[in-house]
Amino acid sequence: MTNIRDLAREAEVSVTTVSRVLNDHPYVAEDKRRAVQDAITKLGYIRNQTAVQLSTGQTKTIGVMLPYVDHPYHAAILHGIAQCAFEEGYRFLTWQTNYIASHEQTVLQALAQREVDGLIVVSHSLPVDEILRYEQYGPIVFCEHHEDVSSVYINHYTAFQSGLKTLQSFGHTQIGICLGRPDSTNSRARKQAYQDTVSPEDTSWIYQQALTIEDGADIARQWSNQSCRPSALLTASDHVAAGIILELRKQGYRIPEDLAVIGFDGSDLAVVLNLTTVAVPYETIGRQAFFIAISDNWRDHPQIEIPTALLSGLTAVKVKE
Amino acid sequence: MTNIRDLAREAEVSVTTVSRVLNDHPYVAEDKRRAVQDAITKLGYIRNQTAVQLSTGQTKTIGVMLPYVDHPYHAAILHGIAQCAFEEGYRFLTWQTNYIASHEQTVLQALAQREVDGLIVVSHSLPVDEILRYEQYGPIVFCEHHEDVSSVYINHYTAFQSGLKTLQSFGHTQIGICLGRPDSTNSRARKQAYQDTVSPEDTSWIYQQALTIEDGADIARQWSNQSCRPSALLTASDHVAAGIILELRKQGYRIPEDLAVIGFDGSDLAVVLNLTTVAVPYETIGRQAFFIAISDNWRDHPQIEIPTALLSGLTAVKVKE
DNA sequence: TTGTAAGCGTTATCAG
DNA sequence: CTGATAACGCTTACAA
Repeated sequence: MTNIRDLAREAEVSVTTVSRVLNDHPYVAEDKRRAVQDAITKLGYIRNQTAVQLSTGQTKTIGVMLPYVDHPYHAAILHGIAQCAFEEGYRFLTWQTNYIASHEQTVLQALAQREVDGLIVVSHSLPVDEILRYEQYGPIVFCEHHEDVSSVYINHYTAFQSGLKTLQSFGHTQIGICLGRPDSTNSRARKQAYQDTVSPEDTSWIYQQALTIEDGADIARQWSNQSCRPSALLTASDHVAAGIILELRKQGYRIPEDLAVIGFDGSDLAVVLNLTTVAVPYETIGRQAFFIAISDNWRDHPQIEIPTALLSGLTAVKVKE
Repeated sequence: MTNIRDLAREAEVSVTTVSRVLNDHPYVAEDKRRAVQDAITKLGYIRNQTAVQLSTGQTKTIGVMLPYVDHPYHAAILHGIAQCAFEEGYRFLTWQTNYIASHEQTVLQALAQREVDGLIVVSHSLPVDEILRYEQYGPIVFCEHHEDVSSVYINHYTAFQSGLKTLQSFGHTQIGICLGRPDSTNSRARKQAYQDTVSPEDTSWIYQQALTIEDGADIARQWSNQSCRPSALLTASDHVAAGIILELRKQGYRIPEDLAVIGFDGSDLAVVLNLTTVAVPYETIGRQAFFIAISDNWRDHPQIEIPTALLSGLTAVKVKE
């Protein structure tokens, strides 16, 4: 492998000069510059990035911690990160954690080991303080809201509230919700919105552990077996909404007449099923998170709230008198 | 940042011994090993990966070139790669190219610059020989079939043929197809399967540039405006199938009575819409590609064909006599 | 404008 | 079993 010293010998200059040419530094005579460039093509030189990284102490790489790369909204965040990273000359390493704590530790370790300049935490199961202990090694940006932490997030409280109020404005009084992981920050905020906005007498209308299409189908069966059931449901995701709708239709129920359903995410599924849904600009979240991760004001713990929007579909309409 | 030399000083041994302890080498006396370990905890030492990489000449990282991280099937391949990479102690860098040639060049450059030990090309627009020129720098594994190239792929010819034969077995004689990027390897194989299997008189039943849900809707409109139209359609992806079905239902047509539709991919969309589809195990493709990329027999250009399976749904059924 | 030489933090060779 | 010491390939004071 030809290196910078071979180049120097070939071009009859010093390694410093070669390095200067390589990095477009000023103060290099035109003839020497050309000599170096000739040497580069003649010897087929290719710069070794690892050596650059060791020398500069920067990797120009940021790490991304997420549970599943193939979940639509995580992938959408990744998309935003990918766009900006490329534009800014950065690379990104992705770690899929499956929400396993030890896997998340590995990612934090990578930051400590200088494999990445910074970290974007899309979602996590480790306690926040434990993650923050690694902030001494570089910026850590969350895609969820936490106090005293760099984060780009949507307000799950107001987002859920907008869904609930929409259902109320349609005349619904018996409203239920689906929540994902029971003790996640997001679920807590959503539940709070539910309690504040709907103040339900019956807590059996909170369906937990709603993550997949299959979970949705389960919930639908649960619903149809209940003696006292809600007339409207704000779900945790479009996937869950899809599962509910499909199972209920299979059982002969009509949507939204028998049950009004609102999804969450604004995914492809919502388009296909004409779902009413709370649309989340995940790509924007990724973009903003990236820029915080590479900016030097990350120590101020900037917080950026990204607005959501209710997207009208056909699965939730006004109740007829 | 404390380094291996500080450790040596603290433990009163040589750097070599420290390195041996760090790498679990044999031939280290128990007392010295312990002394080093104590120094590590006392000084809060964390190994610098970049230095290891420079010294060993290995990055334990593989690169992934793909057009879009958030397209379901590419994400599924990524998922497979992510699983294996983690298990094997590897990391992976993802580059989203948007099929832009210059972006793809950047990725190849990264391989040449030793940023990654190997490359998995999920999909590309650059000519294969141009990509292969970089094989001198490390393994390049394709997720598409090409001659004399390491690859893990599905046989688009037989996969498409299975879809077409299914339609024929249902009594359809007027069959059309949708193709994605016109001059991709995959599209060519699919078109060939169409010509060999259906031998259509009318070539106006080949719908090009079918990639998204919206493209599907366009095709549906095109179809409904045709005087002579197919009774069945094998589409390029579940997304396209979804677009077609939704638009057609909106126009009052019935699926599969007015038009039988088969999707491709076996995605979530297929589940939601009860699509008949050609299911592709994308995750498996990712896993296998990864293992070729890190194995040392990649120079033999191993080729692995992954089988597909027809998944029955409700959008293509037997034509009534 | 140019060059010398000292890092960056490891690993690996080779002699003890 | 242990330790000097030379790589790995680049950047960057500092000096000229």
